[in-house]
Amino acid sequence: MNNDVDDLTPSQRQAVEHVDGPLLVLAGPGSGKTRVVTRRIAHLVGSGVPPREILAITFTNKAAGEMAERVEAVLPAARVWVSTFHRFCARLLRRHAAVVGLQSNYTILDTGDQRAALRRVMHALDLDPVHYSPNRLAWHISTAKNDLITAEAFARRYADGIGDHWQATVARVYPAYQQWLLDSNAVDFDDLLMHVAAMLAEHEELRGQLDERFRYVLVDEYQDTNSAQYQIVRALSQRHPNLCVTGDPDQSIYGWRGARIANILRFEQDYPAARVVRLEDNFRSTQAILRSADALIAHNTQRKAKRLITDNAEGAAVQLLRFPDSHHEAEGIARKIGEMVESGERTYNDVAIFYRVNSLSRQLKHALRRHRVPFQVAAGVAFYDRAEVKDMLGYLRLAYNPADRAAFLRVINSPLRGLGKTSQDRLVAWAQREGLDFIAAARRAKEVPKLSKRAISGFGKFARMIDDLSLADAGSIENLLTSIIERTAYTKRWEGSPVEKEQQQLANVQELVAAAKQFDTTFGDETSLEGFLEQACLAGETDSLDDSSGQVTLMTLHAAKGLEFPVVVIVGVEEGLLPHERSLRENDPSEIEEERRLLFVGMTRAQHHLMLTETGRRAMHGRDVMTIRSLFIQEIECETVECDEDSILPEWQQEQIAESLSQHRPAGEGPIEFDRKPLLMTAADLMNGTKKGIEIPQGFRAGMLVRHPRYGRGTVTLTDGFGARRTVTVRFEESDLTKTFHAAKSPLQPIGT
DNA sequence: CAGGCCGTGCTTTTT
DNA sequence: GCACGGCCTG
Repeated sequence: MNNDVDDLTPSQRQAVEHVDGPLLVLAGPGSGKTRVVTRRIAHLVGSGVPPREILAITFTNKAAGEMAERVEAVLPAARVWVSTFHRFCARLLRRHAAVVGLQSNYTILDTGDQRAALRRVMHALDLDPVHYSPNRLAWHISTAKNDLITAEAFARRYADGIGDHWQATVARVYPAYQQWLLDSNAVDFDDLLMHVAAMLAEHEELRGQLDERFRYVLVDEYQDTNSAQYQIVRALSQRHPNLCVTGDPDQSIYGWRGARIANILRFEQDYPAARVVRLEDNFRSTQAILRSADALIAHNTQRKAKRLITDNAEGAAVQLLRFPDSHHEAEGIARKIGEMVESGERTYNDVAIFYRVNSLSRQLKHALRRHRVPFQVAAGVAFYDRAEVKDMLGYLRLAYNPADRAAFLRVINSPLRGLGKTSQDRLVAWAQREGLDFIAAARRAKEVPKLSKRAISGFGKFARMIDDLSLADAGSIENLLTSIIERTAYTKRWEGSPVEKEQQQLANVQELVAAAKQFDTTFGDETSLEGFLEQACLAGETDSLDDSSGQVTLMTLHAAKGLEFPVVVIVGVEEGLLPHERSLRENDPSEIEEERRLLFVGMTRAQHHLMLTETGRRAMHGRDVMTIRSLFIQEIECETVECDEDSILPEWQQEQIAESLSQHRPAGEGPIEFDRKPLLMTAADLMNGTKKGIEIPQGFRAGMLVRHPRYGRGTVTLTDGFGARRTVTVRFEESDLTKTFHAAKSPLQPIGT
């Protein structure tokens, strides 16, 4: 056990050695916060605190995983509970489900299920989803839950048409949606927190027990806690307020999803006995970068005075690169990165590009591809978000919790069983009337009015299958999953298919089976469907970022929090983008402060070299507009560099090349294959080019090899007509089909020979 | 039941 | 200007 504190700064040491009583650690960027937290846990245990009395809470699975790993390294085999808020709440709720009216085998709905459920509920309330977008309603409900406003409270507050029509609508939908969840014995993500907060608030004895059980509570990224999380933490720290929170108000960037920066700002009022430790020494960035970031954040009022100090070198000045437009910007950045790497000064790994909105990444990706710069994008569809994986989980959920309506509706006709919308609606309506869950209704399908013979037998078979699966629950998860795949013949439609997408889907299903097997192995006799589902439902995006893959990393500013890179480029630092136009519209200074923090977070990711970019004009909402200089640019210290590159290809040509390259290889998936000849352009591109009166080197002609996204490779056998009426006839290799297309509209792509 | 067409609206994202 | 969702038709 490492209790040696010689390698710590005086303030780090203060935090590490603090044992009893509330502690606020204000940790600036790059100040070694995670290290301090883990070392403090080690110190607690070293001072005689039983590990099981320690609870460390983070926001993300990634953070929890890292912390657990580091605690394990210092304290092998210590049973410290390191968990995310949601997972912690899921466990508590599992144990005390009855307190909030659930059964312990409740299931967790993801956002997709949640939206589907909302649609159903709205349909039942005769609400038009075009006028009232389910997404927006979901957002309102989520906001209410984060603020611990229950459905009843909401309905009461906006009863009798008080409030605007949105509030009035939410007042109808929210309670109905909660009833749907309760009938499904299910919760959504926000419920996990809200139910636990309510449970702790209303059951003093239980709260007392848990307060006693978790005597030492640590909360990371405290500036990101919402009201529900705040209440939960408080409830666990009354009799034993050995609460240690770490965070940085200057890095609070999630106000829009309910985070309350006030929680950290008022910590000392909440706990007057609190000790406050500031970690101000920065081990990451150069002085030039820190000075600039510090100057920026100093313009905020919602903060705690805190400096950024470093012993690092002065380093290069922060640069503001000015480009005429976004094409030059993307091109200039790609070229610059290429040069840095070619000169041996940097590797691709060293570089990250941040942007305020995802849409800005498109041109960047194209430019990077053109310059043969390998890159990865931090985004992408999470593994557990893929339809086939969610279907598999749907079966598992149904086996575990037969009341789960969202799961039922998800898988009832997948794979296709001829149980379409009409049959489903009839069954659902009858189930509601009879007060049955959907599986029970399916079991008794012959009693449902107007159901076809086929539907009755289909529902019956489905119900029997789920019943069997529920009984089979005792075995391993892997076996259960395999038998689901067998009994449903789920993957049959894809087996041996030449379509790449279907092969991928097949692979995803197999990957889930592998994950189940892994889970079984890890937990041995302790393996449980409950545990596996919890892991799957609460797992976010799989760690798709690889810091050793030799690629430039692209991500939003939000995603950049907690990371660091030698070279950082932040693009589009312009009024309307950063600060974002929506933060300006309400003229609410606190929203602009959050935008400023966002830039601050981005800037402080840089270790050696920081560049911001700005353009003269940029397409916004499809319109080309003159750019206005960002408010923030005048607040920082930087050196302006005019980047007027005239040697780059004209815009239209770049676009076409980029388009075809992106067809060739979907963004962010795997390494770029350089040696394969890129596709030139699509037929539509060729025609559009012609229309613009620009000479195209080659149109379609007989004998040309082409690719169609649906039919695959083929050869042009015939061409006819001119201009918009030009047609191309292609014979496809795979299917031996011959098809004729309007050249201007077809997605045909010539393949470089 | 898929595919095409039209209308809309448009940060940020975890769990 | 583009992407997505809903609706309609072959």
